[in-house]
Amino acid sequence: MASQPRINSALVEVIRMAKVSKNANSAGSTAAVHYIRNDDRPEKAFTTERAKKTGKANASSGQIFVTIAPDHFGPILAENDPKRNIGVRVGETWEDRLECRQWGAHFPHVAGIAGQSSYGAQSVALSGGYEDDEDHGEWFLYTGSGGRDLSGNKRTNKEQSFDQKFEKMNAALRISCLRGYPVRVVRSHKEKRSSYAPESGVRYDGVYRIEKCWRKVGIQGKYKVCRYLFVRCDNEPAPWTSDDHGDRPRPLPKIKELQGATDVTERKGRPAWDYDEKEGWKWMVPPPISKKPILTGDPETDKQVRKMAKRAHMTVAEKLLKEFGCSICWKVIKEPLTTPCAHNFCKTCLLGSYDSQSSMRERSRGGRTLRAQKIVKKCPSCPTDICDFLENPQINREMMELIESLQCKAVEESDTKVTSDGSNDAEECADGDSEEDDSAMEKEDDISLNDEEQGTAGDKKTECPDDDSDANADGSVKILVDIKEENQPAKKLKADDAEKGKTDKKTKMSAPEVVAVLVEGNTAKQTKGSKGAENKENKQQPKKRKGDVVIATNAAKKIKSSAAVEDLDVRGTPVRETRKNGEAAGSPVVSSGRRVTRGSANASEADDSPARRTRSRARADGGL
DNA sequence: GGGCCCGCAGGG
DNA sequence: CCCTGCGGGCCC
Repeated sequence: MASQPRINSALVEVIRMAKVSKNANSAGSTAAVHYIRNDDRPEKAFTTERAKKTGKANASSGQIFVTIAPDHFGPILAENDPKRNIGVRVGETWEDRLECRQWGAHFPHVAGIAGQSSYGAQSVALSGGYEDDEDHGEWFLYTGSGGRDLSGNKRTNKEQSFDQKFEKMNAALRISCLRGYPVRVVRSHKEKRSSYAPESGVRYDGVYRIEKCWRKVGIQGKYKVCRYLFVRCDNEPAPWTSDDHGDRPRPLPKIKELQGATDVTERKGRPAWDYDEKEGWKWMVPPPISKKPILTGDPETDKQVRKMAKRAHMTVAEKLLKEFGCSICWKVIKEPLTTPCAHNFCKTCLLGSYDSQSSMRERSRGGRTLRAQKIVKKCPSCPTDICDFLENPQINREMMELIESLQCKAVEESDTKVTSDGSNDAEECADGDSEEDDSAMEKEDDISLNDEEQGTAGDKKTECPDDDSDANADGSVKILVDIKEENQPAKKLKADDAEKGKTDKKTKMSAPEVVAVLVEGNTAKQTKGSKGAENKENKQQPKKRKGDVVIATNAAKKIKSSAAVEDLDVRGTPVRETRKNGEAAGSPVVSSGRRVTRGSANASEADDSPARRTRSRARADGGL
């Protein structure tokens, strides 16, 4: 090795990525988005051939005139309005929701909330669908969606029949609340109970922030609804005032119903959209990067685009882990062996790949006795003979620690999430680097733990170093999701290298620490037992899963962590699904082709319209 | 004015 | 792929 040193390119790549990831997410978000086949769409929603037959109710949507991404936050500026070059101004009014959609103020044409549960909500409509709403113009109380029985092909239903939770769109609103995102608001003439609603049509009223949200029993008296306090924060005056200026920050109104409210959530940290004395309301941090891939229509490039989008959803740790792929099993390397030619493999994979070889060699050599050691064993990745190395392969412990630490971090990131029934506050998510923690929030619920537990209990999974006996020596480093300071990592690394050169001892910085530095730009701040983390443990989160610094203090968590992380297929597709399916194959559920859903349960016979199939339970029931 | 029912977009 | 949804035209 000394005579022919090789660079471990996997490590190089990981280090490079870790550095890059700090800056990758800070790009601006105003790039123009062009909608696919937009030009084929009608100028007005209901002029498609099909819609002409059935009327506007069945219209396809018309062209989108603005170039914002579908998940764009905040006002729509002139630069995204190629048609008029003025943007969407406060007070602009459209005939109906379909037309409103065409100008991007609020995209969904039935739903009241536009958003994504792990990303935030971009806009809401006040159109009288929920009697709990309470409109005071500059601020209003909004009600979440759900809690209603929509069986029987209904699009909406006035009557609550179960509790709303902070999930789906309600979760999206909560994220906008926590982060202080601007939320566009449109009011519809259908909101009869508000004196701020327009006479007719749908009107854009500017952006608001959600200052608080909570749950309480709704007006109907039986079931809980999600509630949101919206307060206006737009640079343009509201349509109903004669002011010549937009909003100033104002004290929050006193909300009576907050007494007796549960799951109260307020913003964490400084709001992404806030007031500046000189410039007015503006983004204090870069607006969230759109998660919607911009498709081109060309299948090849679109494939690429989707792939990128998928990557964007991965956490830093996951991206880094992907680089530690074993090119034999294509999974994240377990017990890494680094060959003299600087290729990395799982120990079992590499050794396993020569199992048959030695005997074959011997046979082919026939009676002639060559020295056994001279059998050539090529590295799976290159022509180098690694026979000598294989005699006494040493696990690359540094790399193993690094991988394990990344695995723990990845799990931790996936654990920092908001519970859907609201009890728990989200993590410290407002502090600048929103991109990182959204990815953290988009993982599944704890429920998934159960099957993981079953499925992997017997497996020999890699464990987090924190659990190992030697873990406390250098491990149990809390890895914070906090990517800031620029040059620090590089410097630290250099120092580390220098040190390493001099002393042959264990380096000053352990592998997990290096990860922390690389990924965070910060040395790890918290260690085992820090109370800040413990406090995050909350009443309705009895599962002990989140928060604590030392990650794997319980078996369940450990199992999940290793399962989830290890199954990260290095090609990018999580293998987990496959395995789950494999397990499910033995279960009885599969017999019928289709899952029984609320719609299809009773009505699947006799009717072939898809809409009917999925929505006709009520009729089927009512028919008796 | 109330009930019905449809296509469609988009989340998950 | 299925589910959801504070539309909207039409029929009564």
